[in-house]
Amino acid sequence: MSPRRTDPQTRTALVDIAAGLLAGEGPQALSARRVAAEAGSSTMTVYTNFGGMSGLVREMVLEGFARLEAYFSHVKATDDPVADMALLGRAYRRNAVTNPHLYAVMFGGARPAGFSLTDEDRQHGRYTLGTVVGCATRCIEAGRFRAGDAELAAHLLWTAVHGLVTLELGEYLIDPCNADVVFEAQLTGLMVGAGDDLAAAERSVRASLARLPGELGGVTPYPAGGDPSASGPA
Amino acid sequence: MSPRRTDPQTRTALVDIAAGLLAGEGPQALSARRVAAEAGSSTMTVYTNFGGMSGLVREMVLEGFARLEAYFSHVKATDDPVADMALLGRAYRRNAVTNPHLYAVMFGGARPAGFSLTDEDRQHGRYTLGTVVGCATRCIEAGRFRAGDAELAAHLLWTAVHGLVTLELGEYLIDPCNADVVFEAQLTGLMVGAGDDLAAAERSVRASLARLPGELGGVTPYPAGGDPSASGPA
DNA sequence: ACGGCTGGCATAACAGCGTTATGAAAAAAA
DNA sequence: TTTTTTTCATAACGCTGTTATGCCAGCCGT
Repeated sequence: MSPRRTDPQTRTALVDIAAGLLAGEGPQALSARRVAAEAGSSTMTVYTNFGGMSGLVREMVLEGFARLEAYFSHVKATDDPVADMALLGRAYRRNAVTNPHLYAVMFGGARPAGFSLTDEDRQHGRYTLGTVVGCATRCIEAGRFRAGDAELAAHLLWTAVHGLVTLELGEYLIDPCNADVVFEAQLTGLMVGAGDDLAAAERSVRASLARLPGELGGVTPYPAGGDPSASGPA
Repeated sequence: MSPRRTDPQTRTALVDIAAGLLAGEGPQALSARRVAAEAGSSTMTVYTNFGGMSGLVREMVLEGFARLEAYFSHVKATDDPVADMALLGRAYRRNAVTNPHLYAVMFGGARPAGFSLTDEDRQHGRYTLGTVVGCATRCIEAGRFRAGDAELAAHLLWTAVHGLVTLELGEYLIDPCNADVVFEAQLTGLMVGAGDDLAAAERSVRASLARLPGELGGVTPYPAGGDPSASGPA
């Protein structure tokens, strides 16, 4: 007995509208009333489809992880796994800088009051980290990283790059130690800390910089949903 | 011509109440109405004293930096500057874990809508970083860190530890790579990345762990401002 | 083909938020 | 004492998330 099915387009349309609002006007524009008005419906649609604003935000967090995964998938595995790793770091940073508000929702405290991620949500973050773990394994197998726990090595890289990106978005990194300077040095330092030679690490980090426009240049800025009338951020 | 001076105790009392609310009931309890009710006055006091909620939050950010500085000041300078540096990292983490909500206001996005730090606010963060820069200088002079920019080295340590703490507070670091495991490995890795020998770094990081209860055990949990509970003469 | 159930959604309300205009009271200066 | 100036209480405005109510569209069994 299923009397009236919800329009499957409604969910994705609402998420798209919310994402556009977040990207275009910032977190304060993310209100149930605003999203509903933009969709031409009432606030109840948010509750029937997502159970409230928290549910909508949660959906956007998953979208954010999907986007990060998309960036990671564009990094090719070469015979220089350390350069691959550095490029993963660049992908992580680029994703965050390209979608700062989404990133803030994912990891920052920019969440509605009373909203907290479930363990299942966090599992998406850990799944995404799997790519980094795989790359760390190749670094160890190639003799570039010290033998040991690849998962731990991935966590070291993740936490460090995450911290840099967070402070960059908070505008804490200013000249002369701006985000670019610190990021390049951090990439090299992390590789050395993981066991690589200083000279080899510097070479690989430089190589990853050269690969950046080629492998990460064509990642879709934002996935076009289904609603054409929704005026997105050009 | 100064007709009616504001009670100098009012400001600190409001900040204390707000800090208590933040620590006790979380960010959503931080409202002008709630703070005013707790203080037994109206919401206007918040506006005459701080110009709005943003001003009150800003005051708490400065308080947070002062607390971090207090932690740093308890770290003694020894003849093992790398151990000192590791202990500074532990102090940073302890401060954040002890006051998670305050830390979220300082660096996270858990700020009221439309609130942004001024350059002057950020200057406090950079001043606090001066302690780390000084320690990095000593590490370089001792031949433990590679010769180079001490400020850059301090930034590498700061961003990495900050990222770890952020993810720890977001509960992203779970077994087997829990926050403790990642933190210890990260400290060692950062020292190695900065130029230290692996064995020496491991020794210094271990030494800093032993110094932790002695030098950081007695930091005041929360600074008693003016009058915590009204009319409590005990 | 037709009634009945079921659930999406619009309406309107409730409680809370930050903020502000207004006016009264209070303290310092003259 | 009078004047001046600032603090603060009151009440309101517009906003927020959330929810009780009820209409109405669609699917199911007949």
